Amino acid sequence: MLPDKQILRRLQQAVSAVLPEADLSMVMVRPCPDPKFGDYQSNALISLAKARKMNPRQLAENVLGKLDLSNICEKVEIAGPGFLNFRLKPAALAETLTAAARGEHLSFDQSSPPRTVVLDFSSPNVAKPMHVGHIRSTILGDCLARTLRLLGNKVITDNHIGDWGTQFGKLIVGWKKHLNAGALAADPISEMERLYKLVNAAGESDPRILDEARQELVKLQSGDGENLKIWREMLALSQKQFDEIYARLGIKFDFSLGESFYNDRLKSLVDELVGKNVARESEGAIAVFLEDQPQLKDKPALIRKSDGGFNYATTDLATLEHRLKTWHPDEIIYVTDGRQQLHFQQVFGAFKKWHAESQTRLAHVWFGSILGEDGKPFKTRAGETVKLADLLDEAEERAFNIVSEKNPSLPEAERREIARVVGIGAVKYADLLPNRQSDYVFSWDKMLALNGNTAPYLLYAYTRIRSIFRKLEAERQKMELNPAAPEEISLAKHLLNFGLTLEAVAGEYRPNFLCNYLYDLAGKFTAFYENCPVLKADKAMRDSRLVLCDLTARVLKKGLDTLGIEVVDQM
RNA sequence: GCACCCGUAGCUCAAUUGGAUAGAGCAUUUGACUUCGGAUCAAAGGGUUGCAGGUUCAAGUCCUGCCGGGUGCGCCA
Repeated sequence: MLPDKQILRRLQQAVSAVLPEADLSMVMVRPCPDPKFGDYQSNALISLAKARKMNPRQLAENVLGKLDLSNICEKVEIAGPGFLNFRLKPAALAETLTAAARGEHLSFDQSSPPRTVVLDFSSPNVAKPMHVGHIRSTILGDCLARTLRLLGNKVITDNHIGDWGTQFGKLIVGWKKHLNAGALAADPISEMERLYKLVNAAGESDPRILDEARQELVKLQSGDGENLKIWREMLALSQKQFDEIYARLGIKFDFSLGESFYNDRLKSLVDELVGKNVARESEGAIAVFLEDQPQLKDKPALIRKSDGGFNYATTDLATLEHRLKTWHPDEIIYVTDGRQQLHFQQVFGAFKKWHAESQTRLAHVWFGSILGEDGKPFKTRAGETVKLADLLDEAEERAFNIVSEKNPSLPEAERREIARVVGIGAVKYADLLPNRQSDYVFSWDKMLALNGNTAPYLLYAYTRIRSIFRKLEAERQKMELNPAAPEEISLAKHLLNFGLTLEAVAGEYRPNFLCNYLYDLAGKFTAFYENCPVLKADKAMRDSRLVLCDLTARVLKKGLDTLGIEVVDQM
């Protein structure tokens, strides 16, 4: 068991010995903000004492009387208003990391008990290009899936593709009247996009075209053979595009159940909600009113339009029901743009009225927009949305130019491969680094910068470690870590916090915690690297430092992998 | 009008149940052994955390008001 967990467990036991009724979930242990205080701290006793009108320092004394950590910690100190400061004994640090070096752990534990989590993210639309608007959901969702899996949870990823909606009326009209087969073969997404825009524009001046589109939609939804065939072809062409993008991003989904999958359930679902008095007629539509929530008082969720058609909320409720029945998850996480907050409040609220007994946690993990350097929504120079494929191309191209400049002697194929990893990694890292709820300004230069908190910087730190092992000639004698220099100790202790960081990422759905942890790790490694020779050190010290290098590389690699970023041995 | 989010160094961003002296990078200034990879490192300056109150042992974080910006608000998804 990792030291922080041991401290936590025994501290909780000691607290419960002194205050048997105390809520132990409030008792937490975290890394100290400043190493001068110690390695770990707990401030739980301050609030526990305040709530009971006790003196916090006296309570701390009493708890310490029941707390024996002498096998792993120095004497526990009470500081300030009642902080407990824990400092690891060097032997405990060395022992834990030596076990890690033997492959027994990598500074994190599996969650207990494992939970089943459904993750809904990415959700592109059929017949449209994937654009920057999809990138955050896709990358954030994938990272959360990886994090939760790493911690031992059962994760089901489901891509809720937009494959069923009013846009297909216009698309089918365009397909039937204006399709350019050659263009479709060359670039199907652009051709479908062209058709949609064409019919959309025509519809603005000629209402008969809109009427035609509505009729084609009705035919499609009532199962017309020809329209279904066209729809299926559009689906297949789009799926091919999605697959290409996801392959480049290294992302896989367990399921891709689009909106159309739930079509057959929508009518009966609305009937059921009306029958159960969850929903009722209002101004010709059917709505679920959520009076019990003040913010939603005047914001009912519409589940059937006055023309009999169904809404986004209807499909989402059917989807929710399907996921619960099929996978029995402990939690369902939706990763979408922040503009959908109201929508998810409505869907979750409506669901609670429908299934008050459900224990499944519903989480809307939302994120801010990507802005251009002018502070407005990120667009191309021509003012169009930036296509994801173009963005990835440019990232790789820019990375290729940098690699070629820095390392002209490498064969081109190798430079291409490095550029792929660095370019894609840089895009992902730039997206995961900001607090997800902030809007952020997209900048190529910042993203591919060689220093600062960027993917290339982390990858560079990794390649330096790999380089040491390439140069290593003599046999390693001992797999044992004995950090002595301050830079070694600081690095070693930071390695232990990988697990706490992963738990924070999973708990708050914030990958940027992991980015910042890895950046600190790379920084601490570099400080070590500058001050502590490895290959030139004498034998015992060299072996110990090799262990430290190896563990750092493994945590860096695993951490980057959790962010969805590959590594390279040279760059 | 109502609701949600945001306002932190010149710029772009951090800050883990409220927790100890608000941290990075860029830019600026100064410095480093022809290096276990200089795509590096060390150091300096730069802050009344939009404003005003309040709660607390402790507030960038919570509450109230104000100012400024963004987003959403019944038949799009």
